[in-house]
Amino acid sequence: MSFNSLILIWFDKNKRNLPWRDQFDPYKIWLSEIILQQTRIAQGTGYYNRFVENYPTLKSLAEADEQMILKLWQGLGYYSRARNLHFTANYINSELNGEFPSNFLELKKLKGIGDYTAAAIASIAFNEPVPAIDGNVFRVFARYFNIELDISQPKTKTYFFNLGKEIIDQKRPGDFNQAVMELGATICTPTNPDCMNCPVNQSCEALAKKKVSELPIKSKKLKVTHRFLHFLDISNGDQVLIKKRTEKDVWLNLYNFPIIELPTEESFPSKFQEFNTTKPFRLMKEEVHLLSHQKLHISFWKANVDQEEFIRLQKEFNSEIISIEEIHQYPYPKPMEKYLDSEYPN
DNA sequence: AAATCGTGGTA
DNA sequence: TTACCAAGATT
Repeated sequence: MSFNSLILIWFDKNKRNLPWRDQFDPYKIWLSEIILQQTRIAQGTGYYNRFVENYPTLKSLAEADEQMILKLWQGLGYYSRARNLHFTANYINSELNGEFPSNFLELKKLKGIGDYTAAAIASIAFNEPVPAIDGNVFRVFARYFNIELDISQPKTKTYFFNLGKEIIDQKRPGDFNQAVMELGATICTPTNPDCMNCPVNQSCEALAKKKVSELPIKSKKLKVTHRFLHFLDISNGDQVLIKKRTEKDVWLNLYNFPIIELPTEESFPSKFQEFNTTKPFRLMKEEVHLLSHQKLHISFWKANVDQEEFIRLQKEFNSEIISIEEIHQYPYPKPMEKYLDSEYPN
């Protein structure tokens, strides 16, 4: 039997029951695909359910404030996905008369939708036979066909896309794409793949040549830069200073305390003593927060200052004055969320 | 083409 | 502990 038939039969019997399956609303398919970019199903499912509950239609999402969407996205990471999700909802709602684009090429024009997501939506929601090439598919194809190309090179994706176009099931393209991904996620895993229970183990080239553990080949590893950030929890009575991140940097459009960033670990506290003439800042917490490409060394410092100084610091940091009661309304990156949960519980 | 953009689970 | 990487997109 063909790869095609075997994997679809396996999928029909073994597919997981997930909340975005067995319905074909392109809005919900899109929403699920954006949430699942670079994100495990276990982590994304709760977010998907909350988004569907809060924004059941594209129109409702389009009419929401970006800040509300970022708040609901808080903790999921890669926040450009949330910003683009909102932008595209607005675009479809106002420029495309609320009608979701229904083919691969039109979908790809939308902000936040690239090759993979356009193919996933086109195949699942509109039955178009275009292959969705994600990390799972790279791994399954590389092993099954013994492909030794470097998957970190962009042109390799074109090779896999063309291969996928040739073998994708013409009658059930959406199920085919999902079947390959499901196989990669549950059987053909990066380490310790369960080849014994693989539906295509009779014809897998890597298995026959005992090369499963060597494939796929991925060359580049990214380098991590260190940053030293000092978060200043400055309060006056029940008021606190927070600042929206508007620079081209991580966590764009999220909020945090006023920050002093220093070039090294050592050169630290003397720097900001000058900001405070009444009381010293107390060190509340130190932690290392890992991003995919940065290692953030974060310190939280707290000071309760008088009114005059509060205003001065508010201007100094170009920050906003808010009351502690409303502090949890704003979207925050993970380190801020954790700090606020412990110091300002609600 | 290579860098940038989060967070959490796993070995 | 470090390294990898997960239903990737953008610049």
